[in-house]
Amino acid sequence: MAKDTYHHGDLANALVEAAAKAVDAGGAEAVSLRDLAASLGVSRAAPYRHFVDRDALLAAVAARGFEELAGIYRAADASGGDGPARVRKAMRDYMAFAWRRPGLHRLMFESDLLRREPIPPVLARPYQDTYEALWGTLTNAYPDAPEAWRKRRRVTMLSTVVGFLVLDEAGRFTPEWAQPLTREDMIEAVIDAAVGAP
Amino acid sequence: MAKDTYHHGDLANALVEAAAKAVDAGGAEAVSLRDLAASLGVSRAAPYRHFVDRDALLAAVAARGFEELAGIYRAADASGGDGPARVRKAMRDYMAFAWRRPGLHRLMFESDLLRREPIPPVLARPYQDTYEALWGTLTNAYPDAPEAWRKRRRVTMLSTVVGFLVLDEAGRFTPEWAQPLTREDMIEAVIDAAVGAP
DNA sequence: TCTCCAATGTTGTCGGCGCTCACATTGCCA
DNA sequence: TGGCAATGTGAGCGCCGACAACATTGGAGA
Repeated sequence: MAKDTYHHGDLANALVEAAAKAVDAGGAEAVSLRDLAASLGVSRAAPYRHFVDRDALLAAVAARGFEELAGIYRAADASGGDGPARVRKAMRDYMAFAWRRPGLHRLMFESDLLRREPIPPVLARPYQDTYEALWGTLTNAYPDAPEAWRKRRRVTMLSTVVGFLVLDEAGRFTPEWAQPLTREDMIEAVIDAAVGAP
Repeated sequence: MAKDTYHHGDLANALVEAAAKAVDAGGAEAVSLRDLAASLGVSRAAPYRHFVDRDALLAAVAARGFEELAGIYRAADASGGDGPARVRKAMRDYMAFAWRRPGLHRLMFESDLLRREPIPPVLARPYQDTYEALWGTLTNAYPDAPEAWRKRRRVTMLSTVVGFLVLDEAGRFTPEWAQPLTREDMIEAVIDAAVGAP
């Protein structure tokens, strides 16, 4: 990855990819612009030509995460099964995504990025797409329910699953704490509680 | 707060209090040992006589948070009403605590502190007390339910409330997003989902 | 094809941070 | 009362994000 020309060619993308790797490896705190620049064979100041600051780079990483999650939700909606089964699949696949990329998930759901006013432009679209996809699945699953019911369900469903993931990532669900429940018992209970028991 | 003697007298406690204030004001990221030392009229190296590193100080702050939360749970369990009502009160009071001290809540539930091996000693007891208090309330509320049922309920209840708080603190529940639900509608829906609808 | 400028990258520097080490001071106990 | 362990100091290391002045270059327009 050494540099042989003065201009890198695609530094912006390379930075986002390298930052995403660092997030996967050690969480957002592990992202150092100096390290990234060095690993890409570029000077410390170069990243600032493409991102106004460190948070802007992290926002770009989070944006890719939301794009991926939106795809997961869309795929669940396009899968077979009845409506509620598709909602369950969406939640299960979301959980798998969070476990596959915990650092990215923390960045997406526990960082301040989305609390900024205004929301970073790169983030706005993917974020909106993500929740529109989920809303579509919910609407398809319960077409006859009143809108307010679906909105309540959306709040509680997301809360339950996100809370489970946050607590799990924080290491709260040790086997001793959960016993006699197995891990799969807990997951099942969470999905049931989130989507509604069958 | 100027220093008139060589020895401060109670620097350890003063540091925890000052750090707690900083956490309340700007979250755990806002805690700078140098700032704290300066504000207490003490040199930059002094804090290290009482806390091996920054995380140890934050752990002490979090420990006080868990002590406070344990008290909240105990108070709810000692309040009037039937069992389920006391569980609801515990969850409502927990939410109020999180909103009153969001920085502290984030430190307690979103930091890595409790994922360490071993758990920081100052933290172990208050953390354990907190969940024993909650478990007691749950046992009192549903004395005839099978233990596994209560354990499932504990997982889903905590997940739902914590998830709601995390998403709320991350600014996800804007009025436009929630409409036509009001904020109180959402809170009610979350409590119902967490504890079980009446 | 040449020229020039906007985009991109570099070097030097600043202030802030956590943390460590050698040294200074002092309360307290034997 | 003497001395030691606890506590506080000052200097300094390496890391970080960010900025400013300067260097290089690719490509659009003549």
